[in-house]
Amino acid sequence: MTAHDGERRRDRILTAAERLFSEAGIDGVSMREIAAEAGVQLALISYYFGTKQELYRAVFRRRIEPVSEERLAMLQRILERKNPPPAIEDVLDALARPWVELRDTRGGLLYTRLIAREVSDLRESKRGIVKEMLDPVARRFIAAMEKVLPDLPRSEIHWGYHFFIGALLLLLMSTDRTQRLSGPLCDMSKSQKVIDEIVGFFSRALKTAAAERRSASGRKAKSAKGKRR
Amino acid sequence: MTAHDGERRRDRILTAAERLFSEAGIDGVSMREIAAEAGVQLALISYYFGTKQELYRAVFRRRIEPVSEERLAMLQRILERKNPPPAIEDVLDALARPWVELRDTRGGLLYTRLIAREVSDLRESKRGIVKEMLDPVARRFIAAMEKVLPDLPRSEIHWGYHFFIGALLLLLMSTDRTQRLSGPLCDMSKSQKVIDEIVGFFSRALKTAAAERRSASGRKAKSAKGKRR
DNA sequence: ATTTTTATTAGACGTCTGATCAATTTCCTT
DNA sequence: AAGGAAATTGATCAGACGTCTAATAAAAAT
Repeated sequence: MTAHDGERRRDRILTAAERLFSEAGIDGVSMREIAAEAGVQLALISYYFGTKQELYRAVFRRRIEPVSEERLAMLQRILERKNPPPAIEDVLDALARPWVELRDTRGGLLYTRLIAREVSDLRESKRGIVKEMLDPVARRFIAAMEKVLPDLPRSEIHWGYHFFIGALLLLLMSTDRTQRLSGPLCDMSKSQKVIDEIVGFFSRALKTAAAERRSASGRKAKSAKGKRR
Repeated sequence: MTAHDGERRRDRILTAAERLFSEAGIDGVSMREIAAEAGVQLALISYYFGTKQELYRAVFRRRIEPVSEERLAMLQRILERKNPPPAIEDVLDALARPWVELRDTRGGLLYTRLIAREVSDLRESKRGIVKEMLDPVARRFIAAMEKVLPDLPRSEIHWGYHFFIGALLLLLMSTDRTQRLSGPLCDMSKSQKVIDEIVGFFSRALKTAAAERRSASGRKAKSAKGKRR
């Protein structure tokens, strides 16, 4: 085959690996299966990526950077906005949307499953993919949450972040079960709906908690202007 | 070795398999590794469990039933209680506690990781472990949530359930990352604390939503004590 | 036009895989 | 104490595994 489409072949390998890894994990897929799926000779994978582990990392690298950049860009736009001032739902939206919407496009769903699988893997820390590629973005978002919810203790912000990510991950990775248990009650078909539900739920929860804190400390100090809600 | 500890050997195999499967998944572990970890001859695994898949299922079966029974017993005790009447935090507590506390005891942590891994596996539906062993309990709990929060639309109950399970799973399976990102702000060492945080967060969120519904529908229809779904 | 570099192929390597066998030991029942 | 069932062993099977190497084909550089 011509080498003119060389870049295409390298990409085809990544796409095939992404599909298969997301279904069965790094150990559930053989290099030969990947080669076959990509319509490529086995040795070509080693030529481009070296070992299987390195191929695995390359699959992540291709997708993480665009999503992270979009998330951070959205976040910065929000934080710089003057009116209306940035709110928690905007921050959570910037966290969820680039990811959830990736689901709709090119094999994005596969990639979200891949991430979910990686996070749940005990050997993850050995590979360090999450730590290297995802943690920096996470810290930025947590900081933003602290900024837009100054009344809420930092520990509650952090808990909320982890709960939110957990909910998001489960939703993205096990849509089957959600459908099985909830059927028409939870419509997962439209990304927009899913984002609205999860962002709405968590920002309501966090805002309520912040309001309670505010009124509690207001009560403690003399000028209790009322226990909101 | 004496066959007197025959049942012990069968159990040793299960324990070893549980440890290794939870770390590396069904494909990341070989029968030989399991045999070595259990201090047992390779063929003995096939003797007791047949194929590798069947061993995998047996690992789940051993743990799921006790936890499910405890959950359902707690749930029933709660629902039958007259005063104070059952509240959402009791239901969520019954959902989380038997699982989180399992973490402290015998290799329970490993098992929770195993479940998390299984839920995130696309081939899960083929094996059907989650569907067969976990879904029935899930339905009971969703029904209970609907019962103690009659004002909340069913769809919001379902979303809340999935969010809760997602948060719980992530917390149980990736404690490393939680510590890495939040350090002392999220103390994962005491199970009691973790349960309190997650149960508190979600029951506050759901109760607030229900209260808003109540006042909203109270506003819409005048004295309507609620269009119960 | 010739050399150098980059892509791509075909094949084989030693090792490990899950499964199965007959043979042997241990246990339980009588 | 004998006999049958259950437990355990060591060995072996064909095949799949990831990786490597040498050879070829195409492209780029000179």
